[in-house]
Amino acid sequence: MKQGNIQETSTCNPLTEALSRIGDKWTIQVVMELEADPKRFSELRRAVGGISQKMLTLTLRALERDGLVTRTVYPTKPPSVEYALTDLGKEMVVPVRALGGWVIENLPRIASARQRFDAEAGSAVSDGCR
Amino acid sequence: MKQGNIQETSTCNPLTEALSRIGDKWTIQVVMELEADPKRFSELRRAVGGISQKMLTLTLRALERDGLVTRTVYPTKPPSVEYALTDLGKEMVVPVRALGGWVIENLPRIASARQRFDAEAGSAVSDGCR
DNA sequence: CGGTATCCCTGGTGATACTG
DNA sequence: CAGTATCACCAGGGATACCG
Repeated sequence: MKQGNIQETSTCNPLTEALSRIGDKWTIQVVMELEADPKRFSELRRAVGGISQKMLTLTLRALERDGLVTRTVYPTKPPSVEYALTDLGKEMVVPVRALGGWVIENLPRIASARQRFDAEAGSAVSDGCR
Repeated sequence: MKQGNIQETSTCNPLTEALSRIGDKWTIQVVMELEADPKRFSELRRAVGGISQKMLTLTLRALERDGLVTRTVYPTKPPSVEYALTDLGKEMVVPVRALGGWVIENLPRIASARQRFDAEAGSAVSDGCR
């Protein structure tokens, strides 16, 4: 219950921490966009539909801090900033894609499992997808 | 050059959805415990330190709904319920482990990137570890 | 253009109590 | 033992306004 005692999950469980980051609302989408090719802030914002300026900034800062993304400022008259994946970032994309590929591939199986579950439970969760 | 772009944000982005699930606070830990071997509710609760009864239930229900975990009730005198990974669940563990392995392996690189970043920014984030 | 600062509200999570 | 139900909290994230 108290957080001081984090022996059970071997310290702070970096795996869970990393997956939380990767699994947050925007990180993956941003990374995927940057993998296609480097982009400026506004480009990124347009590419990732629905992200707020604040969240894009926060997401990019976190990625930069972890050494996954570089931030390059070009002191042009209207300042422009380019974001790009680092080598570390590109490497990380590999296992992420592997997992993503598995999910895509098995989406039908998951979907039918859900139908079965929802049918016999009568719940109308209906898969959020606004 | 786009290499087989998996998510294009077109539909509901199942990849992001799946990663959100996987990246949530408890799912991974529960799945890892179940991978070791099937467990009962209480065993699971003890194994995963710090999880509340409510969250364990919710996590297990979500996994069950997606066909990743089975729930078997034994009508013994004190009722006992056993949870186990399905084949689908076991398959999913493979790419998850791959990603997890990458993270563990590259933890030092990430850590040093953070030190560099925090040093030159003077920020005292100090890595949350609630 | 590329941010930072602020307000505010929702929903995810924990704590507690109750049931079969 | 294995849940369900209810409440209370506060961090995540959107909207908005301002800055270099």
